[in-house]
Amino acid sequence: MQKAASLKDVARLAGVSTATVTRVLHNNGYVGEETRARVTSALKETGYQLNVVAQSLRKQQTRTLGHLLNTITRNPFFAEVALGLEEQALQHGCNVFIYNVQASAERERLGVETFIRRRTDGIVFTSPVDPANVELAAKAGIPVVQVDWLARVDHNAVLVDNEVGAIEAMEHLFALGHQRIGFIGADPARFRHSADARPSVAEQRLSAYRKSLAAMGIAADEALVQIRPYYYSLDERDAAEGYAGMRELLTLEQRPTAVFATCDILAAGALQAVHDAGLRVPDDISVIGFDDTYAARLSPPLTTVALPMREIGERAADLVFRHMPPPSDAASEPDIVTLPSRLAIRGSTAAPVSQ
Amino acid sequence: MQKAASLKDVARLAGVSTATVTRVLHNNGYVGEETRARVTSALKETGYQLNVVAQSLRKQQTRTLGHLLNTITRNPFFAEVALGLEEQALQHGCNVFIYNVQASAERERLGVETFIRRRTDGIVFTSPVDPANVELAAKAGIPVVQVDWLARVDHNAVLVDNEVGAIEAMEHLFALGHQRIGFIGADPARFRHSADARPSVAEQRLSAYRKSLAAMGIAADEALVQIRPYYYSLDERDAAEGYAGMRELLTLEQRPTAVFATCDILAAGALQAVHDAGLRVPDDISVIGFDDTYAARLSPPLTTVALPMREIGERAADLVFRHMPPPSDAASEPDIVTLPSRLAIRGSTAAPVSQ
DNA sequence: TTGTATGCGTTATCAG
DNA sequence: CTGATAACGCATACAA
Repeated sequence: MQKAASLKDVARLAGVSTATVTRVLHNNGYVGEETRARVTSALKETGYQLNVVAQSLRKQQTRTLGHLLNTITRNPFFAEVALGLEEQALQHGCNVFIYNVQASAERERLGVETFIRRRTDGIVFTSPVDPANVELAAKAGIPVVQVDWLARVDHNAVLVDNEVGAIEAMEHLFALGHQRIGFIGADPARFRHSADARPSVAEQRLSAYRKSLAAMGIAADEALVQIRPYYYSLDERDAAEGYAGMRELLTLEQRPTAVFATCDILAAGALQAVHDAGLRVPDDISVIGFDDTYAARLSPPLTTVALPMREIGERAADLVFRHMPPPSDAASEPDIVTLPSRLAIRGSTAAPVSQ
Repeated sequence: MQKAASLKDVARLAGVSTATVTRVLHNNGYVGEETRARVTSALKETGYQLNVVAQSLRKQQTRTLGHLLNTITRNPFFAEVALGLEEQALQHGCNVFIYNVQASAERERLGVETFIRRRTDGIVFTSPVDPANVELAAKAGIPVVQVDWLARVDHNAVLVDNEVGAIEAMEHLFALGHQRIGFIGADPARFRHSADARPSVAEQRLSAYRKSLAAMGIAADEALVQIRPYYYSLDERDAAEGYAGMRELLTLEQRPTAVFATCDILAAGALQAVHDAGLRVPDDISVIGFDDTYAARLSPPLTTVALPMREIGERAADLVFRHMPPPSDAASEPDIVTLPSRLAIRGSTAAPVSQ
């Protein structure tokens, strides 16, 4: 295959200047009827395809977004957000670069630098690892959006109120009659990075669990709280952690009648432990998850706190465009959007049986 | 934030020409000791970041790959391939554009055109929808790699021998003593596009099922074959199809002792149907899947034919680089790589109990 | 060892 | 209505 045709080639073939070709290409400016016809057929004949690289250089705008992801395979959450982001970017004529940072601040920095050099029109962090990298991108003059964790309070973000979601989950269990409720979740200590950052997802979900119990006047029992290394480890033993957590809970003399797992992946492992023990969910024990990723595919289908993942991605894209320099440079105040979660009640929760 | 510094800015600050700055930047050509120092500090002072857009235009090479995916959220398979591809691309200094085509030939064409205009150095189809689009990309002079389905036999591809994998699955069941084996899979008719294309994934898995049975001298029983609309529908009811298929099989007067589902998503649904029926896997019925996506997280953990998804993505990237014009334009013959699958035996298969 | 000049393919400005 | 031209930022060939 030959080198792609350029404007100049088309212009020569049509016997006009490149300026005229651009005019018919973008349909702006006056072009004579007959000239237009000649150009159009030359365009067709050469199979001309605009060189977006050259266009980007000239317009100082690449129509690209950079998406830094923890790891797209790690949790379907990331893939859903990525899809929502891409769909919305496409609406604005933008394409998106994917960069998996694997939970490493170093790789995240590399990703940001890559995007700066590529002059992406925006950078989305799903989710940020190191607040310094968010700042690095912002200092380069690139609109930035943080997803899921407000690492820097002075920049845009699309968040979910995990506390509200977790409280709804707990109240669902209370309403069914559960009092003795176990917890399986990630270690919040792993996510504390900066003084002014908001609490991490893990912190929010754990503290909501504790608050809910307290609000019901139920005494805290630390034996019921299984804090597990999770999520940001690289060996992908996430579900195994859910399994181990549930095993611990099942061996308690007085085992819980329900378990709140802070993510569907952990819940999936928990379900396996129940299965292995020869027990049934929800007959013997109820399980509730968070995120709504694997939930609907598990046995039994998992009751979970559903996150609007696709929408999160879409809103992130919207924020980028709202903060792009040219038109709306008035938007200097950060936008922080909080989206609601929704309790998806399925087959893994039921009233406790008296033992 | 100000406009990013250019070579010219750095040069001015250091009191040298832009050529010299390039030399220290890329560390090629002779530069005086003292000059280098001045340039280096000017680089630092300005916070210079190379403009890859300009570089791409000049070098006629963008160091980008375009990745057309069915839908990243549809099956973890796609996300794993995408990750492998990205990792390997990164090794070669390339970034990757993601484009979800949602199983639409029209969207796939749009994606190809987008990548042509962006002058990506390669295009990967995971998996191709319309062979014509593969050809479209190739005709533009862009190295092309097909993943999972050889839509055009005259272009590169990374494949898996689904027949071998499916036969291994069946033989595993035979070895356990199963004779009456059900099948839940996609409709192969949906994937026939061109005369010279190889059989689709769905076709391969179904025909291997039939051949295996025949080889064992077991009479075919069409009541055991559940062909389901699946995968390329857009309503994401994939797991529900597995559920429905298993329900049909369970209501047979003489139900199968084992079921071969051609993908973990269908298997997940099948597991739910068994659970709902108050039966247990593998005690009452064995289930085997394909892909190894959800498998390890299901209850019980699913025995499945594991695909080397990450490696598939890596190999796809390798093929792109092998076929990039500049150095290795000798590589005009298409490379067609076939990777082996591996049977992952877990807890969902066991010997049948005599009923 | 360093500088000058040209061109990659567009778009936009300014004449005509 | 149309054409010439400059500039976006970089890399390279050629001079010096």
